[in-house]
Amino acid sequence: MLGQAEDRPVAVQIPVKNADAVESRIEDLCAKRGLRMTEPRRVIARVLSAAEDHPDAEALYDRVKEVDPTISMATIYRTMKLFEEMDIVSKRDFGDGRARYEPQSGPDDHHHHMIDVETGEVLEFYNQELEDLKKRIARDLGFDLVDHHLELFGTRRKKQH
Amino acid sequence: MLGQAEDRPVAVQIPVKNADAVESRIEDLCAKRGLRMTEPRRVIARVLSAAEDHPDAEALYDRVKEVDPTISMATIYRTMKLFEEMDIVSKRDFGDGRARYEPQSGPDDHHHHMIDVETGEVLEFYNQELEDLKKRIARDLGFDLVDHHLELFGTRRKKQH
DNA sequence: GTAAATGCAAAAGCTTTGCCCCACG
DNA sequence: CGTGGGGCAAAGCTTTTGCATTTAC
Repeated sequence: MLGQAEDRPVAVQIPVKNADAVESRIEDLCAKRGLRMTEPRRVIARVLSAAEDHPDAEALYDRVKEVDPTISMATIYRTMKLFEEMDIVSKRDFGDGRARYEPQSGPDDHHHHMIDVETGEVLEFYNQELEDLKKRIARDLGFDLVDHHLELFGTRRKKQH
Repeated sequence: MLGQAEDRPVAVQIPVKNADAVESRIEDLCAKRGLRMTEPRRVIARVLSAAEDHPDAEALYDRVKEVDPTISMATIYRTMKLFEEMDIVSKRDFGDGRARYEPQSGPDDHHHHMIDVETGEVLEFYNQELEDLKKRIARDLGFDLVDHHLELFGTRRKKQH
């Protein structure tokens, strides 16, 4: 009833949550780097793969605990450090004293963040002009760019000038 | 006895270091904003005015103690917070878990930092193109820019391509 | 004289680590 | 089965705070 499956295909396929997917992008990466795949790492990898925001250690801990309550905070930190070294996640600092983590899409995934100082909301953006300019600035200073962080802090514009 | 006080008033003409200057740029600023000028604030202001690097709280504490050993770490932090709110210094984060402080030259002094990941050396730079681009990006995202941080991490280029 | 600033020490985050047990490969 | 990984709790660091005392204006 109510039309054929093709009418709303997405809803018909089982709505599994990403975190429960048998195989997550980050699990794949772990395998590729030959990391020993333990239960905590699997869970953390899935939670990270499913994350669409910029969770801090505690947020990760909370999400991970929902899947497996025996996993400890120490493991969150140890795993984040490991994943960082493996270029699986990148650590960010939005100026509130805690580290945030996000999956690293690729070696040259250099998006940045616009942070609403009133609400704490974080928007991601990418701008090719900015990428080029940064490389040029570094080169002019005599450096090869290894990494860079840009965070913009602002307030939503209520009226245009 | 032992000669009159006037004979060695201030040890004659001492080649005072910047930090001992009677009037420092930051002291001026404090006065302008009507801050109550206490001895610790005066000392901290002078140390900051004389700083040509990016000291963290402990480095400031050490320098301040040389002038007045009774000043406490709590006062360093409290004063940095105050100066930050007054736009007298800006707080920076070079990714090592401690805040760095530096005098703010002006309301639109938005230089940035190029950090040598091998030596920890920090170069400052300013680039108008970058300033314009950032404002434009923020506007395109619907924001008014309040603040922004950019840090470039790199290694010194040994050979040009 | 009064409100604000400071020193001291304790507390509060966030993150790391030692130690011993457990599980992956 | 041996070695790396994980849980737990304690320690480490940087920064903040409560309280009594001192200081600037």
